[in-house]
Amino acid sequence: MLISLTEENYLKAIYSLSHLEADADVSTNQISDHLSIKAATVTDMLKRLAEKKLIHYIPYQGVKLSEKGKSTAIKVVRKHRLWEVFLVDKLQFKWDEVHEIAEQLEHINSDELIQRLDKFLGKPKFDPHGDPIPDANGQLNIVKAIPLNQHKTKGSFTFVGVAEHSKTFLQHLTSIGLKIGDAVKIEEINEFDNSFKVKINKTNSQFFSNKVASNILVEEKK
Amino acid sequence: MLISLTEENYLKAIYSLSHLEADADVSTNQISDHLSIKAATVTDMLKRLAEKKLIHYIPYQGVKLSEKGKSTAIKVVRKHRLWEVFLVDKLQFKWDEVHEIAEQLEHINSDELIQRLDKFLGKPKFDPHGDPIPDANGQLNIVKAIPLNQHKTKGSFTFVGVAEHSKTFLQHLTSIGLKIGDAVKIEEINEFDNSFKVKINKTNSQFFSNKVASNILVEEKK
DNA sequence: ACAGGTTTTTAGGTCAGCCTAAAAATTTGT
DNA sequence: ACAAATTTTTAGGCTGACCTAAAAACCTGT
Ligand SMILES: [Mn+2]
Ligand SMILES: [Mn+2]
Ligand SMILES: [Mn+2]
Ligand SMILES: [Mn+2]
Repeated sequence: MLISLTEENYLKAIYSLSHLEADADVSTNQISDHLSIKAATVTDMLKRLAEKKLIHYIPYQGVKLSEKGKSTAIKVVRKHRLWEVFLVDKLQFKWDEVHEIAEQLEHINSDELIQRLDKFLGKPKFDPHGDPIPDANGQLNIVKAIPLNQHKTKGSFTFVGVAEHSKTFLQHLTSIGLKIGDAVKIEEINEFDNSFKVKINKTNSQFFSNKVASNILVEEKK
Repeated sequence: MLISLTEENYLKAIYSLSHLEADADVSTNQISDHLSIKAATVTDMLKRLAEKKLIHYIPYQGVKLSEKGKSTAIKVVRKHRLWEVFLVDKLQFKWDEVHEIAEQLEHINSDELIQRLDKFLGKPKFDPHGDPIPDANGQLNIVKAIPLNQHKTKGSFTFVGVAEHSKTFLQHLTSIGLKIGDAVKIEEINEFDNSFKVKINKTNSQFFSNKVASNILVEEKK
């Protein structure tokens, strides 16, 4: 059975929305907002995806991926993230430049291609934004990273990913000089505005607004 | 102005068909055959392409690319051939495996991507089948190669390309052991069936049927 | 010059994927 | 509990890209 580019995008949207709240159904409006497509159109598509057994759809109640839909969505995510690694590692793109191109490349259809690309890149486990890359069987590491601003005490962490993927935010981090893998130490938490004073890689100290800190995912340093 | 994937394929078809006979208009039926799309549908599309000023179309008389149409077609060809080089050189695909994947990749839209891919590959001048790769300005080397079977006397040549790109023909050449760049020496031309006895790389001799020889493009050895 | 064959266009239809407007179902607040 | 607000679906339309069948234009041979 062939799945169109458009259908792949719906499945991917449902997949990522389904992780916002654990195990909750995804609503028509959520998909509509996420894809910037009118709700009436989404209803249309949900009927077609249900027809193809890619989702479980109950009118007025929302939608869940079927096993087939889930594995299709994960394959698209795998392709997206592998291509992002290619663009950054091999073609020297910056991490804020690759998403739009990967949105196109993720729909290229060839198992052989992906298998070889994966090998060429050294079977990477994470993409340039710290997001885990599903393996060929669709398994992916669950990242247990926590937004920096959820830490309420001083401590040392590693910057492992971003919660927000917008170009402007990524560029902001670049201008701050913060890269994936950097050491991040909370030196002060400001009561007044919940901003953070943070030392990066044991050298320079910076102030992060709470909003910035909320989009910086860190792990306990080991 | 945005050009759809389908439109790109029509422009590419017109581009390659327009080289069969120098400067002749391309007919509706030629396009129809080439793309395996019914003539009535082709007429439809020609009207739309003419509307967009991508072709010059005179009903009942055929079609020529406009400057804009031509440069669009050449860009697609450039992308196709660069991706084929990537697949063979970097991902170790065989030359008979890459065409279908490149048919998809050629529609990825990003000037920056192509510029970087070109650089990454070392600005190659030819694709894995010996076809010239247009440069960023759309200039391409005219290959003055001649089918082997058009030579009527013994002589030494270099194998520079194929006239036929089918998987089976490419695999046949691989099994013969003939690769782009190989030295090819005509040792005998058989009067009876116009087959050729050919020495490859000064080592092993082979018989080529006239049909095979007609699809092997060679240049005078220098 | 014109009949017969070929090529091309026109006419009318389908399907996917989008839309707006209106109706129906559900949820929320008092 | 029920009116108001919100969400979702239905109804009807449009466009791009395909199709078949039929008409029109063009070409060819005598
Ligand atoms: Mn991305
Ligand atoms: Mn990413
Ligand atoms: Mn090709
Ligand atoms: Mn090629």
